[in-house]
Amino acid sequence: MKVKDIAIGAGVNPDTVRFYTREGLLKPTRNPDNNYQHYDAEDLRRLRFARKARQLGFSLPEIRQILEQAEDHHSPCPMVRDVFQQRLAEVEREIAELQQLRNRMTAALSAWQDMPDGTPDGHTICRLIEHWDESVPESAIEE
Amino acid sequence: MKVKDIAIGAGVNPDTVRFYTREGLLKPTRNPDNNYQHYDAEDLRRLRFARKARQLGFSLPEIRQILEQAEDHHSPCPMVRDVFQQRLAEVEREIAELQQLRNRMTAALSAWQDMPDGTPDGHTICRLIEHWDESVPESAIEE
DNA sequence: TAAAACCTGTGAGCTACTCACAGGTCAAAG
DNA sequence: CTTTGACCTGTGAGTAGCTCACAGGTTTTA
Repeated sequence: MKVKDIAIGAGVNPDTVRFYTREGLLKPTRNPDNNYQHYDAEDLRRLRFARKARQLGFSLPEIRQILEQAEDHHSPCPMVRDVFQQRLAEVEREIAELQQLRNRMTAALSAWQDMPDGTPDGHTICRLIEHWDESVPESAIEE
Repeated sequence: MKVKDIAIGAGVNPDTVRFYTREGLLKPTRNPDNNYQHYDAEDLRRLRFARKARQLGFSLPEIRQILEQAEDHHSPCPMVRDVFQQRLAEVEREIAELQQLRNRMTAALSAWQDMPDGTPDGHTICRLIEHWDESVPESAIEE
């Protein structure tokens, strides 16, 4: 398989394949005749694995580590479980933060309905934003 | 005020102050004696405003635009309302995505409790991730 | 007076790609 | 058999919003 073939096989940009190769996640062999990279079924598996792991929030260094451990015939799975659980906690933190932000935003938007636009006078820049947090009732801030 | 003073006043890194200055969000004057930047109360207001706007998801170019319009004595607020509403929609999309991811992750974690670790054998790398989406029941995927 | 703490601008590093460029290779159409 | 178009190669830059490192100048403190 050449770059485009494996890229299509995993549904990614050929440049991503080249990038992953540079980063050491894929290890194609080389055709000495034309200097082209040659990827096999194992590379495709690794690439598909990498994309799934990326969806889960694993970083490229983490993925490379897992791939290397798998190569050394160690079992990477306990490590996966660990990173996975950490990542889950992070995702939940992100959700909570975004929900808080959304609440503040919707509250601010409704508060702004009653505020005039107000031309800046050299002292205030835009009342809508300068007072956005003060205009949000406490009750809306805590989820 | 020198860099460190305004940075402390807004609770940011001095390098961020320098960066915002380079980006044209702050316009300090210069002390010709020692070539130091001098920030005044207006700069501090602009910086605090910029940080609040950043929390709301405004980009630096957007913030600069608002600041410039305020300087020209135009009212930036209708523009703020627009960008704000777009940003709110984005935040809600992000929340939905993350919630979906969280559901898939928790479902996968509980499914993995019953799966052995499995040493890689040259065909599979880590069953936990390779089959993570297949192991998640449909019902868990749709919010 | 000497050391510590500040200031300056510039340039690189972070993430995970994506794209542009210049030049080499190959398959099929004319 | 040649040309055209689609592919391949590596390198370098761009993305956002900082953060940090560096080398050299200035001010404050002990």
